[in-house]
Amino acid sequence: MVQTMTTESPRERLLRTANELFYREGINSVGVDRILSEAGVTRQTMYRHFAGKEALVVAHLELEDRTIRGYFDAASAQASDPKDLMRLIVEGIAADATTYHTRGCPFINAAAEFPDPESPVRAVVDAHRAWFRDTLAHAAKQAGRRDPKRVAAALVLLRDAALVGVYLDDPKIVARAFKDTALTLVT
Amino acid sequence: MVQTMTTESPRERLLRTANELFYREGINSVGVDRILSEAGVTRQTMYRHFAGKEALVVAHLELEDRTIRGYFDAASAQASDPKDLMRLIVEGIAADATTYHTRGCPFINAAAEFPDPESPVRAVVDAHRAWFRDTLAHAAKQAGRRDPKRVAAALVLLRDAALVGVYLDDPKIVARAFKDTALTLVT
DNA sequence: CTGTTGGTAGAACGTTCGTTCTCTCTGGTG
DNA sequence: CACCAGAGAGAACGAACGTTCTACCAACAG
Repeated sequence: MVQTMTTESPRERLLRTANELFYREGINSVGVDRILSEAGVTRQTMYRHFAGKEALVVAHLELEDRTIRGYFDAASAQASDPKDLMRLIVEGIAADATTYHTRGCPFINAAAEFPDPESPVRAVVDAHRAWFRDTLAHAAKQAGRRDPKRVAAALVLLRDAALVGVYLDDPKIVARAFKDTALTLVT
Repeated sequence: MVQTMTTESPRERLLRTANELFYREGINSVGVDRILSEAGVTRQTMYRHFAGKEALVVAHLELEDRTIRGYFDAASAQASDPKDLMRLIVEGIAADATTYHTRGCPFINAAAEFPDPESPVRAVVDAHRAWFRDTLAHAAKQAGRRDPKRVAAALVLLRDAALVGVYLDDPKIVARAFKDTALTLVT
């Protein structure tokens, strides 16, 4: 237990590799063998930690969910007041879309590949989107908006569009259009 | 050649079936056998008309492209003046998103499954989005906007979001948020 | 009448997929 | 020391994938 921080456990390597590959190349396009060889992990190890590929997909989305919630927690801690938080959220989304999530939204992409609404994958997608919407509505209410739900719905709309846009169109133009529209909305 | 209008040719059946299945269930999730059996067409017939599955995917997106362009032509013919056209476009997008394209945008979904930017599939996606952006910019300019490119970029953003939103969130709320935001933008 | 074209029917190809199995080795705990 | 959970190595499974092949049939044009 001394130097466990420097070396990644097989499970961590597996999840991190799956996270990258699923996002960058699409879920159905990436086979289990590919993940295993790139993570340097054997089949047995994977099936010991995850029930199957679908469970790995779910874990990948849950990891994305935790990461994004982390961004929000950081922004909340940094904000000087509720209105400043709204601005930080918009700026944070724009920064995320132009640096990390340049291949669209992992949840939207996953939903495109999993049409069954009852799928466990879709359940994670729904949960994340519900959290995001509620969090935005709460922040908008704190900032004194009389129509927090409307503001939240519009912001969700714009974030979806921004993430898709930086993937398929000119990132600079899209990021600017997003910030313009979103900032006028929240101020 | 007398009653060719009532009966669909095998090629037409094939393309229509592929179009529906690819959109509703995802491209990689739908196998060739599935399309063939549901279209009532044999393998030979398919490979006579299309080089392979990828060519069928391209044809599916080209069909979507033609359909959407048809909507625009119809709106252009119906509009009383350039400003009215802008309004008709927004209404048309909202109507399309809540009736036909309830599983997201076929081009965005396809791009999520084809990560290679050099893929023929991505070429069709890019071409469609370029046409859409240019058409919107032209319409905005006709309507007297001084910043047609900005308006077009924002409208593309909003349409992407609306199509995703009606798939993953409450269609009514999303359609309303879209129309609210888009109409204030174009007027 | 005779090709040729475009369709049906069905077997078969090689590959890849996700999954399961057996065997061995190592590191720590009882 | 004995034990066993966790990980590595690799074979093997059945199913599904996209694709190719052969054989037969109908319609139309020369």
